[in-house]
Amino acid sequence: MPNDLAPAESASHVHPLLRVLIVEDDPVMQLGLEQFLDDCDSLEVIGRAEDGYAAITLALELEPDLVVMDIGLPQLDGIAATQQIKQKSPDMRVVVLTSHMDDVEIVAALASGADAYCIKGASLEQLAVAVSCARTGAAYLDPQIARRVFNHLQCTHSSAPVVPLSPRELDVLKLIVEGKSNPEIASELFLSISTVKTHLRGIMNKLSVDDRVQAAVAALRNGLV
Amino acid sequence: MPNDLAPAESASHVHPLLRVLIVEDDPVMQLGLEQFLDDCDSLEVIGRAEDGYAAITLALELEPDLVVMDIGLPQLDGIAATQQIKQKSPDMRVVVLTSHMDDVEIVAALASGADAYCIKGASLEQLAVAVSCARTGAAYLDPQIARRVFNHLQCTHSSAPVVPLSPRELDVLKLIVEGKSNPEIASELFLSISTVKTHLRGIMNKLSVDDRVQAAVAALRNGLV
DNA sequence: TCATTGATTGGCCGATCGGTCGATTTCAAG
DNA sequence: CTTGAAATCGACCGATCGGCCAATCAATGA
Repeated sequence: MPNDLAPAESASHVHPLLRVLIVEDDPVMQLGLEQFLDDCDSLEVIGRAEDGYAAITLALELEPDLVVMDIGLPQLDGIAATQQIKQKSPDMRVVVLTSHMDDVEIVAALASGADAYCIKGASLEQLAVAVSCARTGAAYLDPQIARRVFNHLQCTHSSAPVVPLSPRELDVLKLIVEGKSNPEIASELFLSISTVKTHLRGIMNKLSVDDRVQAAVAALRNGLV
Repeated sequence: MPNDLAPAESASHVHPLLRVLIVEDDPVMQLGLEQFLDDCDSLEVIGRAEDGYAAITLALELEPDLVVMDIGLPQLDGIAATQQIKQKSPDMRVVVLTSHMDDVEIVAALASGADAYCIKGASLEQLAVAVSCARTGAAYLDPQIARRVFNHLQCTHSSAPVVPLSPRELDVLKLIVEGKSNPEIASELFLSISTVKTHLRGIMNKLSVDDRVQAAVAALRNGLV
């Protein structure tokens, strides 16, 4: 029986109830959330907040295991609230629930420490799955945004140097990206300015660019740094 | 509706059985996976593959709803296989299951189109949750890597312009990032070179940098482009 | 109304840059 | 041993850059 391979935590029955704090300014939405979450037999709603400041206060006071956080909140928005909560209680999980789908807001939310990102209007089943993920520390991203988030990742993706720069050229390139001038690079690498220029020429040739600015941009975009 | 958070069962009544293809070169691991997955009453294992090429062939032939994909495969690795499968069948879900935790590999896997990323050695319950996420198109990231992935996001993170550049300055900055020289920028924006230089000075002041290279780098790093 | 801000332009000058020649040394591979 | 790539240096020159000065005009808001 393969299910015995599953270590310690064999799901919701072993754990005590997951204590949940709901942060939502819309009364109707808040009621609906509470109804749904309270119906789940593995968790209990222990508090509600209508704005960001109340959320932080309540989170520190009640110490819930998980916070369901709206983003569009009066006074202090959900992203800032998440940031502060996560800073003070890193192990407290935060499920962000919002109707906004801007890339910037999504990224900001995830960078602020949110564990899951759900879209309002999606099925309640998905919210339940998101909570399941978050409770273990795993990340959940709504189907509508998952691809978009991962596309934002490609900027870092590299590892396979498209252009084979020599080690020394890489040294120079790094300093160029740091904004150093040729004389500065020369003194930092204990080279003459002429040598730096030679390497720079090699870099620009291999990268097929015309100046150091494009070289720096190419270096960043291709993750050569 | 039943609000059981245990994900493996939650969808079983509404959806037909989820047809799963297992790709794993280790025979023991493959057997264990099949045992566990087949035990879940909401899905059935319809095929197995031991290498990347077989995975692609079988995926196109059997048209499973979901593929559980190992990364370390002989001949063609799981990332390349995922990429090809996703290219031909975008709606086919892929759960990546591996023991590697390099950032580059994780990012590569997600960029290749994987819907979920699980770490071998984690509980089977987590795999079940990952499958639940992936089946709806949502993303799942193992707790051990979730934070790391989102930290990679910060490169793009901006939204709240740390530095408020004027619209015109942004125009100039964009062209600088494209490697344009001042004269080129001037003619492209129908400005005089002097104006471009003025804006550039403003940009460099606001970004607290000393030259156009650092301005370009700052623009990329802060996502002002 | 007056002040501020942003966009616009001009000139001057020294420093730096990028291109184009050249050169030597070392080290590893053929 | 010879070839080649990489790294190291030099000189020249025109173009560009960046800092500093000052100015006009429109729109926005106090």
